[in-house]
Amino acid sequence: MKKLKISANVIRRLPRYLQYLDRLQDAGVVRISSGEMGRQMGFTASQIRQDFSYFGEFGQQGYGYNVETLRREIADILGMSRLRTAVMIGAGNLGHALMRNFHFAECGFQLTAAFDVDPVMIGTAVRDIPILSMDALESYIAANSPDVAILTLPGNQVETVARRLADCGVRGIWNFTNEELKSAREDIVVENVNFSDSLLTLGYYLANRRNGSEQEDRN
Amino acid sequence: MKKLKISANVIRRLPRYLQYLDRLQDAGVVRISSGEMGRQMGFTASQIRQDFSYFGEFGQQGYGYNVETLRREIADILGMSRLRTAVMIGAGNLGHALMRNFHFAECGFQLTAAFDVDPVMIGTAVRDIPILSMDALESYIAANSPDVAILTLPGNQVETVARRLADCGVRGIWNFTNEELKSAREDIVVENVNFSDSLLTLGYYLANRRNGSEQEDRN
DNA sequence: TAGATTGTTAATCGATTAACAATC
DNA sequence: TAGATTGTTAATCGATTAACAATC
Repeated sequence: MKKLKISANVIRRLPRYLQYLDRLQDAGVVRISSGEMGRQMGFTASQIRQDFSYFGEFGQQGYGYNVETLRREIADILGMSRLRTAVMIGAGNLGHALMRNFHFAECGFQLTAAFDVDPVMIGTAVRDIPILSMDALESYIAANSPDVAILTLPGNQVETVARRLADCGVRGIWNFTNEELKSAREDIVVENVNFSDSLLTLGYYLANRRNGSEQEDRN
Repeated sequence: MKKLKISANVIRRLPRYLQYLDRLQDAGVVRISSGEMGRQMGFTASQIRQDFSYFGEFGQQGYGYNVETLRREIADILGMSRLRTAVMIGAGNLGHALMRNFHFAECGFQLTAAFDVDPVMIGTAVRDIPILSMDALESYIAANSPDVAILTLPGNQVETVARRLADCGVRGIWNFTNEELKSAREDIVVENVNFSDSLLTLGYYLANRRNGSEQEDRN
């Protein structure tokens, strides 16, 4: 059970382990070995055991892992045991899509409010999430101290908004604008969902299709 | 100028190079060195030159790179010189968000149609993109052979739809459902945009904040 | 020409995989 | 007990960085 210096590669596999274990649990599976997990997920058993070992000893020799325990441990590592709250900045189409369809609770978050500048929207609510005026941003955050802000607003306003959020103590930003967001102070965690990068990458593989039988996981 | 076996790490940096060069070009910058690029983008100069060298020799000793030329080369590598077409499966909130706000053309794609099962939507259009019935999917694809399909539909229908798409010859899938999509035949390129994975990752870093001064790029 | 910067080869660093003793 | 499978250490593989000759 070490600490510190766990690579981003490892961290990005954790959500996949979690979701895989969710499915096992739903299917009523009680125990799983790293070998079987590897086979099903397309990882090596070594990698799976190595990954887990950064965080603790969750298995048992000769038996494997208890699905429910392992799932809970990983959920815990991902911070899901505490409930964290989020606010959304920008309640346009993308914001609405997330409010209506995304299961925040399954990731351990509660979305408590959205903010927008459009007077038509302000005062309404989507799925119990009130849409408030951007003018109320600072006072709301001061009163409710949400953990993260979700940026679903037009890209040109990002820098300004990010600074406002940092100034009033938001700890994390989930950034859906296709903008860099370097301005964020370094004590803020930023996670980018960059549609452009993603589509451009797809475009590359489309144009440069591996023509041999080789294919598989480009991660 | 080698070929084949270019790692996914390299490929995923290409969109970032492209967008950085776009900005330089907009700013009227004519030449750039790998050193200056590295400083601004947070990469080493070595890495940048190494990355480019997989695809060709775009620079000139003692001078650096011509911004416009380099930009065009990278756009080319990403397949942007050909126009490719896309269809959208599922025209709900997320689909609408993409239709209204995402600049497909800037990634070298044209979105030509969306499909949905909702009779209220069928026959309407969003930004000139017609919304057609899912029943017309096969005939439309046969007639127009779009390169990629964008999956913005509820997750439970993904497997079936993916198979239909594969069967009528779609070459790539941009998958916005938080589902695995293993079913896709291996000759199809899949790019996942997984909101859950992304938020769970943010949740990890929030819970396990590096408390030393160390921070920076977790990529 | 002298200075700058490339493309590429070699060195280093880090991540994945294999091996195996410990043990349930 | 014998068989299975862990956690971990060592070996391998791959990606990043450094160094440098080539040359604009």
